[in-house]
Amino acid sequence: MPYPTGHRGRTRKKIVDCARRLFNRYGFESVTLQQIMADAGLTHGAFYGYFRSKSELYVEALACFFTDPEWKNCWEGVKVDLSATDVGAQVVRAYLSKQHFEDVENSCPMVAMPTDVARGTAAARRAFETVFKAMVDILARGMSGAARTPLQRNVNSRAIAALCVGGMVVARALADRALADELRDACTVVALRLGAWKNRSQGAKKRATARPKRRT
Amino acid sequence: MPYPTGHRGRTRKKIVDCARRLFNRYGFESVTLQQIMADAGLTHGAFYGYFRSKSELYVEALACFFTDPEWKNCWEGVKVDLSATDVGAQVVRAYLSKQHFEDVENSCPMVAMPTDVARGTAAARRAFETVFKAMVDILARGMSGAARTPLQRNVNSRAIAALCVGGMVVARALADRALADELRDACTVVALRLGAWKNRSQGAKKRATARPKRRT
DNA sequence: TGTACATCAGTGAACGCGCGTTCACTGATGTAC
DNA sequence: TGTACATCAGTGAACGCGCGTTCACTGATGTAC
Repeated sequence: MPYPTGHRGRTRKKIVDCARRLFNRYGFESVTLQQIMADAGLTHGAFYGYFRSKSELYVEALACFFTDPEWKNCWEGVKVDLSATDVGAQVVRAYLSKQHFEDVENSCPMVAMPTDVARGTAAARRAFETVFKAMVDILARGMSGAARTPLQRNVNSRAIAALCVGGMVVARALADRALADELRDACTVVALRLGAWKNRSQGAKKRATARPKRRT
Repeated sequence: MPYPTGHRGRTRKKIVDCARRLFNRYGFESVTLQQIMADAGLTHGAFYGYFRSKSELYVEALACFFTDPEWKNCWEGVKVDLSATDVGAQVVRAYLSKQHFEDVENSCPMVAMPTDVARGTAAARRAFETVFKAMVDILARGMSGAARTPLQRNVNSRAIAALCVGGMVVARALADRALADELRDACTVVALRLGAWKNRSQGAKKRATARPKRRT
């Protein structure tokens, strides 16, 4: 057996990781296999030694977001403690944070690529669904006061997830950065209200009215 | 002056219209100019007699959704009366309707192409922003009881818009059609609650619990 | 009415380019002895 | 320890293809007389 044990696995993981970043930034169609492989430090010909097609790689890049345990620390300065009692509020704040907004490469795929997935293969939609369910589960687990019945908890956790995803998707597509920030703030406030979580700092509301000048 | 008056204008409109449908369905990258022109009944060479580039056409196709008065009737069986007092509730129900979900070609561009826009030109983002503001304005205008202050009306109308867009974007990317339907229902219920509009029929909630078998 | 004409909407071959994918080959590596 | 070897990760030229864009040309049309 030539090459050290785990060499192949590590290379494969590196390819998926580079692919995830590039797909997040440029979308499925615009990213080329050459770009991905060059990013991973290889030539394009090696690709088919690891994957059967571009869309097979896409599905893996999609799925690795919530399965890969690294995601919890990927937005700089934003930490989520899954065992905390206010995990729902933490997820909402992290999801709609400035850090997640700006860090396109490490973005949740539901924000960066939902329309690519909608147009894609059934396998891609299944991977997307897994990510969505994982998010809804975390939100539902962290829901206390507001949801008296299981049905209500279902309805609210799903709506909060849609609100988080929608807020970010729209914010990223707006021309005016200030409006995008206000939208994130509005979604945060409303999402926290829907989950019956306290709005800890009130920082969001303050920023919406008295906002300093921004560059660009 | 050869050719009847308005001939050129009608042809141009037809191209934009075909482009809008195709972009909605397949996204900016995957649609080719040949497809668009063939759909409009022309050969590809005629394109540059009307537009300077593919992305210029894209911006026009984006913008025409809310400026073109036809949009109000474009989802079969779904009508919105802009002068009604419950216009907000009507917009929410229409936006999250089964008809809008299925009619990808005539979809709101915020649902069909937000990530394309986020990756696109500044002009595309400005067009997207116009559509978003138009939707928020309609929602804010139709907001009565819930919003006591202008700030609160701002926050709520933006969050409702994000919830509508997010619910549809996510629903379209899910693998399980039944889950997609339940998500639309959940978002409808919560959006109506946020706008302090009555949930007219309760049909949505009923469908979420007692759902008939579906094909596919 | 019929004919010649100027206009310009639309045609279609051609351009350079880079894509996803294939495949015969190379050469770095761990193992055997 | 040193050498020969088998393995297989990785290389890079080549494939057919279709893209966005250009441009010299065609031919359908309304107008003038």
